[in-house]
Amino acid sequence: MSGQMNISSPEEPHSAPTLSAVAKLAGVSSITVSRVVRLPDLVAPETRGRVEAAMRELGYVPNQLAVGLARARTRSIGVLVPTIANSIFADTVQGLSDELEPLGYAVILAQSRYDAAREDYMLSTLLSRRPEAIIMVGSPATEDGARLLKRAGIPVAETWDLPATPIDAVAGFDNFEAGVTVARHLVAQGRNSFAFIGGDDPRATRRWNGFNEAAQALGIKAPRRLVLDRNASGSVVALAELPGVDAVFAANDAHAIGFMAGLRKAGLLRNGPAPEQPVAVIGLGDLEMGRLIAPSLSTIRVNGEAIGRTAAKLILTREGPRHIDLGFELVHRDSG
Amino acid sequence: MSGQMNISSPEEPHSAPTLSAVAKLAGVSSITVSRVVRLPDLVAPETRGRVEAAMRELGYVPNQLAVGLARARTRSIGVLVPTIANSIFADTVQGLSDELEPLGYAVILAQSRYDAAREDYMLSTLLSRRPEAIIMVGSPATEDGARLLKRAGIPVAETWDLPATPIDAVAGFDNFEAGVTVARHLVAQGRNSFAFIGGDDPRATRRWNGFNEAAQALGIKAPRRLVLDRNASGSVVALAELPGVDAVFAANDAHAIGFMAGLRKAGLLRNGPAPEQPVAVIGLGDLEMGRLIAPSLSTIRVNGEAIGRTAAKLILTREGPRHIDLGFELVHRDSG
DNA sequence: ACGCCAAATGACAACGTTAACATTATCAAT
DNA sequence: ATTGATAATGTTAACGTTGTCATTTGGCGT
Repeated sequence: MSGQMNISSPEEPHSAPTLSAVAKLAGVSSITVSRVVRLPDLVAPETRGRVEAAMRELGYVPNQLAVGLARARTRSIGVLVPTIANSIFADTVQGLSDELEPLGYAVILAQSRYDAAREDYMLSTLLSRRPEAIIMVGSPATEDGARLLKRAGIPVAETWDLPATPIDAVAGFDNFEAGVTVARHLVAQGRNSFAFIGGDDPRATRRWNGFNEAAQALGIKAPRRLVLDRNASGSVVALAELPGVDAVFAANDAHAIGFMAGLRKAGLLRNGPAPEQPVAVIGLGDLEMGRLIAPSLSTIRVNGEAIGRTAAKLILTREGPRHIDLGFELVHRDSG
Repeated sequence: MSGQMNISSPEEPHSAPTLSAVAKLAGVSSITVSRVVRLPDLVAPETRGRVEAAMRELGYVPNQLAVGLARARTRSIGVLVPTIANSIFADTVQGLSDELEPLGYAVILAQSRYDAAREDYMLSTLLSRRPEAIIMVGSPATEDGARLLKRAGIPVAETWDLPATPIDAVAGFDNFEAGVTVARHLVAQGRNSFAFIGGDDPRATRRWNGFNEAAQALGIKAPRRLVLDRNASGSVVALAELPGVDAVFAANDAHAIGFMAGLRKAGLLRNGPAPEQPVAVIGLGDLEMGRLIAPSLSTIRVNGEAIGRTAAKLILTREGPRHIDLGFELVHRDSG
């Protein structure tokens, strides 16, 4: 406008108005403005009116950094997921965020991309923001990461799994048992040549272990495990790589559906119910899409959103049980 | 392990160690510790070693709140999406976050849930954290929201659309034109009774407008518009509601696939190429799943991740073009 | 032996807010 | 009239960093 020097930005070089800017305009001290924001009842209606007018006029937005410093409460929570571009984790983030945002908490989101080094880096980045709690999918991949979390002295929720030695709270399900359940189911259906497809992250591996051990305990010959590249777009696995297999457990629904596309191309997919399928396919996650395709996808249903909500509730209180097994459920549809 | 006084181990309410705690332990002043973190070259190697040891011993993690206050740079950016549990937006968040995290920025995530009031609330929550920029899907729903952003005086990127009067930067595509493209395509295929299904948020509405106007301009009788409840799980729309329709444009792939499930149930889905379909279906977004199902889904391909990356780049610089049209592409597959 | 410069370190006041007291005005009860 | 309670407001010192000056060393040229 007039005496502006060099900082030329779209609107004005106005750095955000402060408490005392509002105070000056309203002719009160800054603490009074602070009170109008936090404890309006302590301020005389007439004064309050003046202050509120000043706040509106200046477009005052409190600086949460300063608040956080002064009160040692940041009203933020750190969330670490392998990747957000994966419906199941996205559901979890939505769940926890729906629980937390109305309470005034900010969600600071970080992705590890299934990389241990990046996970540790993200963990300390997160911690440097002094969140009041951390919610993560899975458990820290390294000892360093775990130590970081323990020393932080804040509530920590590990999700999507049931770690043997949890840091603090847990909201998950038994991935090993999920594998066992699938193996038993397939055996009960009379299948006898198994394969597992999916990533090799800790949780997928736990599913594989359960699947593998249970299958063998039931007298099935050792299942094959096909580790899929994470960005193997489409993950359309040729059955060529799995000769003779008549039942496949996929680490998640996306892989399962990709695999079914491969089967379809090979003419190995029927529209009828499970017994007609040359190759049974079971997924995990219960994506909505699995219900909609034909043949509909049998899957281990896991409620990602509930995991998120539960984790949020766990970090909000120190009381009650800290380890919650949300369980899973085998949903038997047409694919196997 | 000997002379520890009160800081007892793992679980105590020990507030995080500060610069001066480290300083005391290393026998230097706190400013020196600060320099070891930020400007290690200014510190004598011997001193630096001592300080680094002290930092490790205490598990020092800098307090970014204090840093942010002192330097007026928070190294954080606010991200506002309607919902994260929607693959296309999740891709965008992943894209921008992959671009920003390596640079040390934290992503503060907020969801509006397509609710104008909640959007405004989230916007000011976000702003109160003093992010260095805001990236949002779409544009502020209210005047208040827009004003808030303008007054904040930070870079703002609006995405997934091309607003007529952008606040600052834009990374999106023309939703109206997408609707037009679909209408033209369907007419070219000889279809003549159109319907649109999807939400009634601004972007979906823009798609509808383009679709509707282009269809009518091409001599097609006024298309029907079916507004779907957002949480209409499955969104399996009975064709019963759309008698006589032979072509449907869905506001996104999820709706399209849900609708196709309805068609399948009604026996109106063929496995062959588009001309054989009794009802053509076109989606938007190009979910991977659309490629995998049978019949494969024709769709308007939009690169959500690229939108995120582009938005991130835009807010990182003041130079170069501020309005980027990432475009879209009609992918013709078997569904229509 | 002297002054000088660079390297290494430190003191102190911000940054915007809140907690913990401190002060003033108002007014009813003696 | 004085007291004391209550309501309304203000002062000051944190919170954990960093920017901007000091200040202290030690080495070097002459």
